[in-house]
Amino acid sequence: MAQRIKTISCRDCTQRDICFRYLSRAQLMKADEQRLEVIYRPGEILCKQGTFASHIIYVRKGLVKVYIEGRGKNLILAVVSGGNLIGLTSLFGDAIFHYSAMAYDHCEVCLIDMQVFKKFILENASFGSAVIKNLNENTVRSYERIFSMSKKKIPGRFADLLIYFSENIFRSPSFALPFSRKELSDLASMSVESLSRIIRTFNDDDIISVKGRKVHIKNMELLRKVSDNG
Amino acid sequence: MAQRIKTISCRDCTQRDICFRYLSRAQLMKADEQRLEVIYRPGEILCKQGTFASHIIYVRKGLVKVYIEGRGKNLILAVVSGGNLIGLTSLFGDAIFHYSAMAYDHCEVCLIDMQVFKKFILENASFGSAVIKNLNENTVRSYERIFSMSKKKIPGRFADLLIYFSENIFRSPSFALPFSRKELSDLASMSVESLSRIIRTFNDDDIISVKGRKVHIKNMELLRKVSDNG
DNA sequence: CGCGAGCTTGACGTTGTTCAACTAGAGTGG
DNA sequence: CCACTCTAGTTGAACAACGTCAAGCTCGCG
Repeated sequence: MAQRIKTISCRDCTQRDICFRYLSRAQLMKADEQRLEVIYRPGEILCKQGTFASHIIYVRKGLVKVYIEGRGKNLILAVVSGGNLIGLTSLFGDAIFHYSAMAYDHCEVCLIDMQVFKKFILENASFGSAVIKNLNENTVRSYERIFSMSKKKIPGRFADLLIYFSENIFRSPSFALPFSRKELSDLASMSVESLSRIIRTFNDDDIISVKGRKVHIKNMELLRKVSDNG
Repeated sequence: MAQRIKTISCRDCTQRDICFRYLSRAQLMKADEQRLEVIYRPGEILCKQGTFASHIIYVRKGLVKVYIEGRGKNLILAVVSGGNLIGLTSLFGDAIFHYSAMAYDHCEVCLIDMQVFKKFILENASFGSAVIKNLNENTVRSYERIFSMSKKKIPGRFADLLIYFSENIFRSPSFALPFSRKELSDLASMSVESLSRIIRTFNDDDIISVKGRKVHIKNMELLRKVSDNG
């Protein structure tokens, strides 16, 4: 699982986009020095809810499911793609992971020690504000999620999910989902059967075309209208 | 609405508990100097979604509804009580309020200029980390909310709401809600009629006793069980 | 005393879940 | 190469949960 080989240095990392670009040269070197580069295969656990959060996980490549495990029922909080951080919510409170994370596909991540990460924030206010910005973006997304979940019916929720995939994860009207119908139905908070039915309906209405796990959005305007109407 | 009278100075404020205690003496003086002390009456708007977020709102006293306005349907994000901040999500992204806030009852708040607040974060890393901690607590609460909304049925959702009030807002098994059935039903994401019915059921099962807006939790154990079972 | 807003109650319709049967495709062993 | 099995996915029907509609109730206030 873990490989103690470093393919590239932080200095040359093209993914250094969120907050890391605010690090000083010295800090970046420090990050590079202590970080662990790890590759996960599909289905492997990146972090487990309830364990000690000793590090921040930087997802460089791949797709990760972040989810809460609650008595029998799991809630998928987010699908995280390359260029994002996992574990920020454990930063200054109890240093416990509040969720689990699992690789959907081949994932390349960097593990950064929590204490070092904290130190960066305390030393470097620009870095800190970038972290806050990142947290806030996630919060706003959570709010949209709560809205979608609590106010919208199945068509609206599924439309929201498709739009989210298309705009935030795959950045294309066509994409191949790396997960099963069960996962998809969990994400949209519905039963697998209801998912099947809504896919068929959207298909019949020429909003999307679905073949297995491949999705193509044919009519984004209409999809947005469905999302708006709930 | 706004009164340019300062009743006390920040230095003597007993509510100075979240992040403000990390401010240096000079910073606290600066905060005191530029802040506005405002009193809101029930129903008055503290901030309006979509407007420029020129300040952070510190709720010193009272109860505030934070909500998102979306095409016809409003979503209540949180009920905020004394000692909390509103507007943090607008800190380092677009400086626009992502939600509206309304006073439920008599509220005393302080308005702190956004630029000054940002400056505190950049100057004072302890203050910044306290802000991050506060953000994270809100995020974790949002996650619990998403779970409740998307995985639980009406009894579970109502139980969650009662537990939240009892533990986080009123800190007592007995409390007088400052809002109508309509507001309550919005909070628990159900119709007013369903709310009426679930109140009656809980009453009949001796879990709670409700008279008008006064609530008394008679059997917390059972309430928790209902929450757990969804 | 009567009006009206907020709340409750019952009847009914809609939405979505559950259950069960069926289908398609992938892997296995003869 | 074909039968067999297994799993993921689809489909239909019954059922439960919940919202909507309409009527009735309660209580504060003019």
